Amino acid sequence: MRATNLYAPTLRETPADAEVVSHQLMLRAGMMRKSANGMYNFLPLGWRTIRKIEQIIREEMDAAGGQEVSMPILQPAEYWEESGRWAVYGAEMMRIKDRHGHEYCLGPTHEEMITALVRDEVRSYKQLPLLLYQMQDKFRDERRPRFGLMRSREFIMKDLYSFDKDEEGMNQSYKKMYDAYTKVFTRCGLTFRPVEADNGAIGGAHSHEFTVLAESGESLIAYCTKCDYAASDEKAELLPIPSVEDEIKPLEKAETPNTTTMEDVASFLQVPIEKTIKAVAYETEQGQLVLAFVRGDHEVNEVKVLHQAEGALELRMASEETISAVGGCVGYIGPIGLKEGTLVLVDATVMGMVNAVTGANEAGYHFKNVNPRRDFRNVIVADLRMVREGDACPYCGAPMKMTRGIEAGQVFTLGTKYSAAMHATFLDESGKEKPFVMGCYGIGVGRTMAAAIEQNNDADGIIWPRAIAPFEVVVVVVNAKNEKQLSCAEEIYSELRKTGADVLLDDRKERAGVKFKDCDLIGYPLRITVGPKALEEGIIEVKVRRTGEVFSLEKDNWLTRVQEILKNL
RNA sequence: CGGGACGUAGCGCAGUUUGGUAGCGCACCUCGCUUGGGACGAGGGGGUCGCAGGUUCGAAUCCUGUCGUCCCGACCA
Repeated sequence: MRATNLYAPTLRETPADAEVVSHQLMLRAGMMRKSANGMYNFLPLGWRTIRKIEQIIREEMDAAGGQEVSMPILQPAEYWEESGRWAVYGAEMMRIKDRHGHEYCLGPTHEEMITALVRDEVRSYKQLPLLLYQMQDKFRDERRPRFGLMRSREFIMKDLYSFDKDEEGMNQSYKKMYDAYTKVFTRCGLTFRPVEADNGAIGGAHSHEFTVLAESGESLIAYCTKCDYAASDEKAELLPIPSVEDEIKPLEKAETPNTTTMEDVASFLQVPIEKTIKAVAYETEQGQLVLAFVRGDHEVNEVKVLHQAEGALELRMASEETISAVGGCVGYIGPIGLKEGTLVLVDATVMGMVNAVTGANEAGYHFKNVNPRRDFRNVIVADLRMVREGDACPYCGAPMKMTRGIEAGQVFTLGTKYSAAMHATFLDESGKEKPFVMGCYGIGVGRTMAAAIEQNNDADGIIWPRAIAPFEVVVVVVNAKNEKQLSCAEEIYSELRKTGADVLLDDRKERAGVKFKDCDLIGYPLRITVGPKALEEGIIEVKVRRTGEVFSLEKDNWLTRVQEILKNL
């Protein structure tokens, strides 16, 4: 490809509405343009990178036994009604009606579609395992699309679905995908971590997120400084923190006027905040009250609370009426003296506390010397708190650290959630009808591209990992009006092409500085400069974008040397 | 959905307070000159000032509504 034929409109200035560096650089480097909120056009350079990432994914999916298919984006509501998600999915799903009034959605994911496809086709265990995938635009009407490709409303996703005859098979498929994902992100040149994750609304038992480490990421992960435990913040398991032993004192009611935060209470009663127990009141979508108690200085993990509230789909802050209905008092809620049958969840750390302070369910009063083991009745004890830096690893006890990242992929086991609901069955060895045991596995292609830029850039622009660069080599003619330079560059260009290298010839009649700036901005890993210097001295001048290293190569072996240098990028 | 900010040429911005008929830099087109890190000179094209009402002799500017965009939060496979 020649730059004179390439549509790559670079911008000298950063568009004002781009916040994160990947978004800014993709716009400036002429890789994409916004069409509307959360929707983007890919220009030739950007699309080349997208296709390279897709190809890497394709190769690894195929190597793991996957087969590529293509399903419609438009999905009939009936499938979603079978799975029960038509009602549950909410405003995030783009829904449309056809001229006859039939309802459809623009696929936010394809569990229903693929389950329907496979149930009509696969009858025997002999046809399993079956791993089908596609590359396709997905639609999610995000409340707040942002950060360019990191969170958009239409985005390209590789989604693979596994069908097995039993759990063991599913776990094998899961392992295959886990390994394939590791290969994909490694080949893309990314620094990432697979972390244990919550399955969320999609259901199932196990899940890992593949998190590309980046400060601009929206995900928070916790990882052990000693062993290899790593988990998303909402998933991270925590062991109860033992309390300091103390003589158990009798329960006492104390007047604590105008103290609605735990800090107020602790300073008023002159006890450390670690001696207090705070309440967070939620209610489910059906209006059922859920009270969660954690230590005063801890944060409640809503995902963990939701898991304890059986059958609930979502939580919101409880209304004052809901709280008073069970004998609670806003600002002074405590587990003691609530109406029988109230769902009271207590964090495991709280349960071990000694002589603590908690609300007395009466305005202006708290209990002192609360000893949960002695004083709490009918409570559910669970791990409810949110991880924070320095917490002990649940496996080896070493301190954990927190870091930010971009969730580029996620793998889930689904079990029979969809196959059972949609009656997708096969006959096993004994002729018995069984639901498929499924898994699903997604990679955000555009998000992977954005993550790569977040991780690889400097003040001059993008520094592409070679595997996903729009072109891996650029040959720059310093003065394209100089025939000698141009023909020398063309020769180098065609020699490189013969080796199968992915090369761009920058033959634009611009000043050298303009071309150099563009090359740095776009981020080609390797640049070959053809100018008077190189011509006179008879050398091939090569510059590495990432390190700035310059090589002066001899005419007789330059091609081999370029290939060597490329190999290490 | 709550809070905040902003919509003026492809991009970045000034002009709005105090109403008088739109400007700067970059980019673009032509010519000249220049060619190893975003040159220079001359000439030129491009904007119903987001949209719709209203006030006024007159609105980018004041008023009302509306749409869009961005940030923070909530939310999120």
